[in-house]
Amino acid sequence: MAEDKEITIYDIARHLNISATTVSRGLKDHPTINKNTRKKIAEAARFLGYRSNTFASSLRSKKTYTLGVIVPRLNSYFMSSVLAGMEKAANQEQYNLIISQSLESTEKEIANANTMFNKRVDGLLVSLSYDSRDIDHFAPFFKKGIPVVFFDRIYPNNESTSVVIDNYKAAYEVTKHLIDQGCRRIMHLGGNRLRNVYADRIRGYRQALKDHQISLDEKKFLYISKLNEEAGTQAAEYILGMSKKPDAVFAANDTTAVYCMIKLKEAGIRIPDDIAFAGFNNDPISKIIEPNLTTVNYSGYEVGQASINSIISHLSGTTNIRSTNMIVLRSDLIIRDSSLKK
Amino acid sequence: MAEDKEITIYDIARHLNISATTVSRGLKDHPTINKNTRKKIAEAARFLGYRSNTFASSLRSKKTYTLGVIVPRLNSYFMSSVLAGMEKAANQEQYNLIISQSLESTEKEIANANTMFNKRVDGLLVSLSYDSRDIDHFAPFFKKGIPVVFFDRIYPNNESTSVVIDNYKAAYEVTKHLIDQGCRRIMHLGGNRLRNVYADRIRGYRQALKDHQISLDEKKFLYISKLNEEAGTQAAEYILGMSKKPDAVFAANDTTAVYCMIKLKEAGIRIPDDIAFAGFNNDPISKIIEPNLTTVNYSGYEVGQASINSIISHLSGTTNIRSTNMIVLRSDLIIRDSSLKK
DNA sequence: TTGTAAGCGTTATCAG
DNA sequence: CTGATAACGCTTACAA
Repeated sequence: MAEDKEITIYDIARHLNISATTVSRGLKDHPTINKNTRKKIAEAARFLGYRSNTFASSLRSKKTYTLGVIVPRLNSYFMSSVLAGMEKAANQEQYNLIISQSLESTEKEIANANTMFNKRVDGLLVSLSYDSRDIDHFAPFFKKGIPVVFFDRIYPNNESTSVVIDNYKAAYEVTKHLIDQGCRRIMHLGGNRLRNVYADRIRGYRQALKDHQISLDEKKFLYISKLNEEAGTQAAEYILGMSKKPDAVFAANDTTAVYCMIKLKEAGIRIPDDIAFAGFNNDPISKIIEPNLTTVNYSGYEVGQASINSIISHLSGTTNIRSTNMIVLRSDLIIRDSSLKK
Repeated sequence: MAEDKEITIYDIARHLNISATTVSRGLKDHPTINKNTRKKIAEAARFLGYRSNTFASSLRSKKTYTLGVIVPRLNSYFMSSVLAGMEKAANQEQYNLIISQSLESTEKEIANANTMFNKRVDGLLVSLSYDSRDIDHFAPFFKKGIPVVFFDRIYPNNESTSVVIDNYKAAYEVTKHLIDQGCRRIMHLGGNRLRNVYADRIRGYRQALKDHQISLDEKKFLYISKLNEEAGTQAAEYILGMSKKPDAVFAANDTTAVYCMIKLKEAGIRIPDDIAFAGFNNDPISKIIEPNLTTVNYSGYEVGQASINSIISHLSGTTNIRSTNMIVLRSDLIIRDSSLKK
């Protein structure tokens, strides 16, 4: 078991016949410490096997160098890319990440927020669950001045920064691309309008149609779902049951698009000839499905990095979180065979 | 800003005219506290807006209720499933997760281990980077009696528990299945033998061939790579250059299998007729590629849960980590069209 | 450039 | 069942 006692700065101090204060300062490269003593301290620390005690430090300094992250699910391609980017950026600045998932449940999101609050994270990063209706559960953070950054699934407000892409514009471009390919009966497989990402994609889709004088019955051509595998399959069944079928489908994510395509292909529908397809996210599966899926590329990795950089620069006083309200990252339409009516 | 002062157990004590000790006990449902006072304490805590200070608590009790996780990469389907399972299980037991990635670099793995050590995690969960040659960097944990659990990419040793599947058996079954389909020239796309997962799959592949009196030139039929997209494509090019081609390919992961298939299909090779295919992991892409890929299903989610449960039960003294040396989870061969020579 | 001393908010120990 | 008191290991005024 743990035979050897923990070494503290006092042990180092005693060893060198100096004060603990000097050791504390020396260890964190305080400017007013003599170069020589600093070196001696570092050596003694190594020699004695010292490791700093973050609790004692946090208790005193009220800084934890820990950031909380709440995401709907960890295991999607997009989200794991975000987290990878976050971990990278945080690690570079000596911050650690406590990660939790809401599993798309508002209740669990609230519980997680409370845990993070109690764990006294220096900052919080959140992508909202599918149907959270407000952000009251983050009020304690706002009240205490703990920075909160929303990313991807955000909630418009003035207390925090949001990191997003221009979902409206991206969706507009996808829809316009389909129109340019000669499609006129374009269906949209969308998500819950409570979430900006899906609401904005719907808006972009609508506006593109409108700008090209295309009017469609939204009751038939706007299909809202959970955007998972089953939803894709169900959408396909819905389409197969339509008397007058769409000539294009634009799905709000790649998973839905791909599973819809698979089902339609089974039924003999030719893609893109009968129905052109476009998705969103540039998930790995979009490059595997045949024909390859036209989609919107948007780097989760960069979303993660930008979110962390924003919150850390706020914490170090470089920027004020209330001044930068929104960080918009670039996204690109990637045209592949699923939408090319040659 | 943070106007209101933090409430401490002393504030509660003063409020109720009792001692802080009693408050501390009452808050954590200590058995010797009167039911009534306990209720009063809980009420006062809520009323005053108390939140516990984990640092002060950790400082004193030397327990952090935090577990460290080091993985090669966050953003693979398998690993994000593992993390999802871990988060779920840890959260249930009031533990938090600090997650970091080694990015397949031994150096970074060492740095991460040190950080975790300094952060004084109660336990550590590790999946080794691609080419880490030893586990000396975890020695401080062993020495201090901090439990370490290895999962998936493990390192045989007596100081910790390992959570795995039977890679040997799974690979044996895959190979045998291909043999049963009439394949005789079976190629294996494997990974670095330093990692048990890949070494064991190679062993299983070899043994199955041997048991069926098939002898192949390993210089030609065993292709070791990093098992990523490029490696899959390169393997295909290698195969296309072979004078006598294999009639089956068994890849140590689905990514490699799928990208190899794509390239071969482009070159006119028919799958499974010319070359049958099998992968490993049951990644989502295995269900998208045409023909669907035969693979080994093995639940990352369960690996994550089992790892956490093991380490927590050790921490709570239920089990001793040295007694359970290995936890083997089930895996299943999933046969799909890519290997069925009808 | 270094030191003294107080205190961060809890829990362990001992006592009643 | 409850309380007094002393740590836990660090940081930070203030002093020298």
